[in-house]
Amino acid sequence: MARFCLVGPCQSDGIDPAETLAQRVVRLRKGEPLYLLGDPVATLFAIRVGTVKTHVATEDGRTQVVGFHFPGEIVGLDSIGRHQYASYATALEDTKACMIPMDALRTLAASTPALASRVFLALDRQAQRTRALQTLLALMTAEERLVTFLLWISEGQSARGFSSSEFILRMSREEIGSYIGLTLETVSRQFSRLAEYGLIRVKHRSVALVDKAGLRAIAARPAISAVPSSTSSRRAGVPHAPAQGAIPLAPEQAWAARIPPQSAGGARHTDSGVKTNPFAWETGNGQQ
Amino acid sequence: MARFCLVGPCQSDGIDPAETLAQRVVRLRKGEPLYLLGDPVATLFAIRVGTVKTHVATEDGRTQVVGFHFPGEIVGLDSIGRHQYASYATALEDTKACMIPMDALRTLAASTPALASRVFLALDRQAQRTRALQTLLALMTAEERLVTFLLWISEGQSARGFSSSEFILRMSREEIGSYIGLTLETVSRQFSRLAEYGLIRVKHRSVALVDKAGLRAIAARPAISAVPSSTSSRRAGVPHAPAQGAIPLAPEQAWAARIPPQSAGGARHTDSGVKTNPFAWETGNGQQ
DNA sequence: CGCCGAATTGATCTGACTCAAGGTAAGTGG
DNA sequence: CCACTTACCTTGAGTCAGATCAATTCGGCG
Repeated sequence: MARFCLVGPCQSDGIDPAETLAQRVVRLRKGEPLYLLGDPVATLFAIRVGTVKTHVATEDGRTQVVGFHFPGEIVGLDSIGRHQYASYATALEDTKACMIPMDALRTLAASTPALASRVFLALDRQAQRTRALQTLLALMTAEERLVTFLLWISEGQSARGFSSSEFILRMSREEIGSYIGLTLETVSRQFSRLAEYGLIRVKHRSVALVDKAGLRAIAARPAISAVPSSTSSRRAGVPHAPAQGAIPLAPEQAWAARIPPQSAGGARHTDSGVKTNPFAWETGNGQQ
Repeated sequence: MARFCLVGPCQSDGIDPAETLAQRVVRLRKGEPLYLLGDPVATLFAIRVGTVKTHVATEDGRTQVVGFHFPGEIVGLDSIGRHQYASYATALEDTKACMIPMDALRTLAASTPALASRVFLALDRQAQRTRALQTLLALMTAEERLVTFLLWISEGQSARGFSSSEFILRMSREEIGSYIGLTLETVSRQFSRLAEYGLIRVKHRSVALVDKAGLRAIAARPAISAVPSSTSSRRAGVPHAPAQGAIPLAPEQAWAARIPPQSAGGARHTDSGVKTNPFAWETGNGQQ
């Protein structure tokens, strides 16, 4: 029933890349690598069953998880346009994935704009997620990070047609911690704390989101929003009370009420007609 | 003399998109927006003079800098393939930028593979930087973050043909802090500390990197590397001694000596010939 | 010259890391 | 089928890097 293309639901736009693209299927058992950092990039992988993490290694032997990938998602996108994979991809459980030969994809994409735009969409999604992670890492507390992470998983689950409020984590505490910039102990403690507050139920890797509104209230606090706020207060004010009941989300005031800073772009005076090379810059004034 | 294309130096591949692409030039004064989050995406911007920051706003009124952009770089790439800009772009100083109409670019790129691949390259660079930032935020200390940041600036400077060891920062301590996940006070203190150790000289926004090798030794500690290390020690061991003298970099042992984990991909058994839709996933086993 | 935003520096506090000690679940071999 | 191993998770106690609060000081600019 549920069939998805690349990352989003399959709009029946008549494309069935299966015939040309799905040359092979890889089966991996837990812990086996899909590819290694530095391997020549030959294919993308579309996960059919299982879960995969992408990760990098640091000089001092630690490992940094840079992404988790679920069925229906494409692994290897971060290496598109390079010759060698920029990360490791490892199965977190028994996994089955389709290989999508890069050259074939490229060829087909060139002649099939719809496919090309799908790839673009997938890339954009990935970039979005990374950006979100950036702000998560830059300004969220441990509690906020874990809650945000759980909500991401939850979203993914429901996008895939599974329960968004009950699921089994496929990754260890350490891997979660690595992804969201915490130690495994802190992750574990936050799990316990959230359970204590009655926001979730946890038993090892199985998690139930009990009070999703309450969770969202926690995660939304430092989340990015569409509308700029003039109060340039810094990390101030946020009371550390653990958001007991379901504090309702600020309504998605997204676009309607945009307060343009700086007199609404009036400052943007544009000289038209000028023809200069946009790929060069002024060379003048030597130092600096 | 120095002419750069997109982000990299201009290999004379005969492409001069100037004629078709550089329709307009925008001039901004310090603090003026290039575009706002949510503005309809119509153009990319190629910076000719000046510096631009891209940033987002959080629910609680804080601001998070997601990127700094210098002459020769393209701003707006993170919004390619969307209809509305995903961030704000604001001039940090008086700035001149060329507008590159998206539709024209798309058209031209379709017929000029070399241009298309340049755009891809630029996208990849941006993604790389974001990934690096991700690990910076996830596992570096304040000192390591600031040093890494300074080295990034330094690299950029030399890529643009300027001194890599002396430059003027175009952004405030607060903006630096926002970018690398620290408060302005911590940034300021780290500046002072590095100066104290004789690694840099600082006077407000002008910085001189005195001992670049020493700085690299600090930054490289938790930096990602190509070769995986089996010691899965956690955040341990790193003595907090502030890397006094120029501890030499571990030689770029990049590719030569790769130690393949898991018996070098031998685990990857592949069924060929199978033709399944790579864009779908198995639906079976209902729950989970 | 005087104002104001930016930077520095100090004092204090605390959230998350570190070190350490069990507890639990699943897998393995006899 | 059960002891034994192993990997993972939880919880506690102590510490510290960086945040927070709070003055000054510095510089650019009108």
